[in-house]
Amino acid sequence: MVTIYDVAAKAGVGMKTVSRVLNNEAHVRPAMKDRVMKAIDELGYRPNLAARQLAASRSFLITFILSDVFSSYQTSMLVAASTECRLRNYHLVVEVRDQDETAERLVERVTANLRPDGIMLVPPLSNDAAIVRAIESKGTRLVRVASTLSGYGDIVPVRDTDVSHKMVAHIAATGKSRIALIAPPFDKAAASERVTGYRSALADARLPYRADYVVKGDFTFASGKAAAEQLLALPEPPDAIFATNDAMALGAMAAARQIGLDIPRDIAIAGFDDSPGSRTMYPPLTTVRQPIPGMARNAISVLLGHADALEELVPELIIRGSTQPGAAAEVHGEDM
Amino acid sequence: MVTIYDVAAKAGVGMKTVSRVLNNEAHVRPAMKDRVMKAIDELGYRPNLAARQLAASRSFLITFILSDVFSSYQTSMLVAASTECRLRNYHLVVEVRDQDETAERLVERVTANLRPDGIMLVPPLSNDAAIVRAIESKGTRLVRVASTLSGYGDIVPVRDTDVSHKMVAHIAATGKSRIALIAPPFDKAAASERVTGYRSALADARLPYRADYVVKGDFTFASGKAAAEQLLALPEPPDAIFATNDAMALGAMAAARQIGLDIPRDIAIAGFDDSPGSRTMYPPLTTVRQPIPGMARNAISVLLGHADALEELVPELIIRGSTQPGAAAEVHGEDM
DNA sequence: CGCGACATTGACAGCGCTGCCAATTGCGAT
DNA sequence: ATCGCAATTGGCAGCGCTGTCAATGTCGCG
Repeated sequence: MVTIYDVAAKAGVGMKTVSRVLNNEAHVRPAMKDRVMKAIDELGYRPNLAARQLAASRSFLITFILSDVFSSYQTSMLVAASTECRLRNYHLVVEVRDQDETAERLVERVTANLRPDGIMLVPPLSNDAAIVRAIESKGTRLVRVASTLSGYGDIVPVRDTDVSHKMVAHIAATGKSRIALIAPPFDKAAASERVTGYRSALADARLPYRADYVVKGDFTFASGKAAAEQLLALPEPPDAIFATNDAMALGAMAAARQIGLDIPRDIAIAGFDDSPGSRTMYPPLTTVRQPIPGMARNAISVLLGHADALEELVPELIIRGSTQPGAAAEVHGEDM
Repeated sequence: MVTIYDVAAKAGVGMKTVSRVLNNEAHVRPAMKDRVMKAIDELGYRPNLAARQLAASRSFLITFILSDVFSSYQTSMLVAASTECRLRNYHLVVEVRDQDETAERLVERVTANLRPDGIMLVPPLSNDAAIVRAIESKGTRLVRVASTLSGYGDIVPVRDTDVSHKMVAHIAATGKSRIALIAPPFDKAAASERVTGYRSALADARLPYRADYVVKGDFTFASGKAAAEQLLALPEPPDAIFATNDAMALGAMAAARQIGLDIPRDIAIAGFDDSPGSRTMYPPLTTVRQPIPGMARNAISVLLGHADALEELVPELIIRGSTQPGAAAEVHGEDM
């Protein structure tokens, strides 16, 4: 294996100078830098991470903690964050929270083993106070993509109010007037923004807010199905359902289909997240696409202190066949 | 940060003895071992990975390369493999192949950075000859969960013939007689086993094999939809479709639904993989569940040389509403 | 009871790199 | 041209651990 000494010898410079070039430090004349670069190139030299970690007592690692590998929201973040890390000569490592693992044990495991320089958390873990506290107690740097703005760590805020408003406005514009909501559980603060947007859009469209049109779910398919069944059993059932995530929207679709309703004619259904499953339905699901890659890039930038040039982030309405008959045709199914 | 010296001092032993205990080496008297353990415990000592890596010139890392974070097949493997690694005091790190990244570049990146002691590959990457060759040229150990048995690396075989046979037999048993197949592309050897099972089951059920009932797909939703459209346009359309993965099965469902067919009355549809999406349909999809956690555990065992006690693996038919009307009721929707 | 063989323990030199500090160099201002 | 200061470069120790080898103990056996 070629080491930093080999490079130094080949370039005819001191070993320390090579180190400077590697770390992009100041005080290296361009000519020297080029010579070193050339030697690195010709030798195919790759610095030994373990040695750097040991000497610099930092790991060049960011840990991304995932609560659910099947969540497209989380995995999309992961991919974008990983790419961003690589650009900055860092490495993203992934840890998955075991079901029934306590916050303390999780954080202990994650910080004690690879000793990351920072941790990145996304919903729902980013809103979990116990985990955030545990990380704080370890003193590890943290960035959270979250709607809970208080607590330890830097924050990349998630703001759903506007887009939620737009979605409900879109549904109203298709001629529906009895728009129900499958809301998130109260303790998920994240989602309350989605509720706020729903209410304000109803007001704007001069539609009444009806308490019986709001049913809570817990972000699972099953809860969405149950909620929709409850809504559809109402004396005056809704003619549209806005679910605050895609899994629940799919549950609602299943419930509607089961009693023979046509989507979107009898009932329009919309979700939130633009999960892969939302495209592989018939009809495909109208949903909200968050600027996930940008959020992830921003999070890594914040964590690594390159806080300049953060991206502007704008969520997007994805209108498909579940709310608008014509839209179905334009959708191309992609991978699951 | 507490080091190995602190532990040695506290236990009143030589530093090297602590090292022996940590590495579970022979030649340590039980009494001594206990004393060291106690000191480790009291001090909350955690060995410094970077230092171990540097000194031992191995990384205690296994890299799992993912081609698609949305593939439940791959992510399920990942979780199981990660757990197994942890049990053996190893760490699983995840790398995602960028789209349009060459095999060489991918392997270079993966081996040069974290320098894993081994790499684990699952389909479809495990059947990619270029990647396997690139890994071989780096000399990194490799284990593949694959149906391609030749080439570099240890293999954990995937055998789909039997379960594919069972699936077709099941469909035939429900009274369907015109069973079509959405096959994998020819170059995916993995799937030819699924085709073999299909043909032998037809023979057993004394049903004719019809070439026009076999259409190729490429494992995507879109290709499944297109294939089903082609099948359903036949003069004598099939009354059942067995798709060789779930994404294509969902595509087929969408196609059938679009022309107003009832599933499973007019047409039964079955998939392969038991993806999360297969449960969040109405009706839920009959599919095949592979013993993924066991396969992943076996792979890690092989890689780490604990080849004793490999698990016996048996795939399972998951019968749901898309082939059997009654079955729909028993299905509980889970997370997406 | 004594000797050799083996089990047990410890000392010490690095692994490849970065941080600190000293040596050298370059350059503008006298 | 000369001096002073800052920019550049290099040397060296050591990060925390494992591998090697030497120094002890320990035990069986004659």
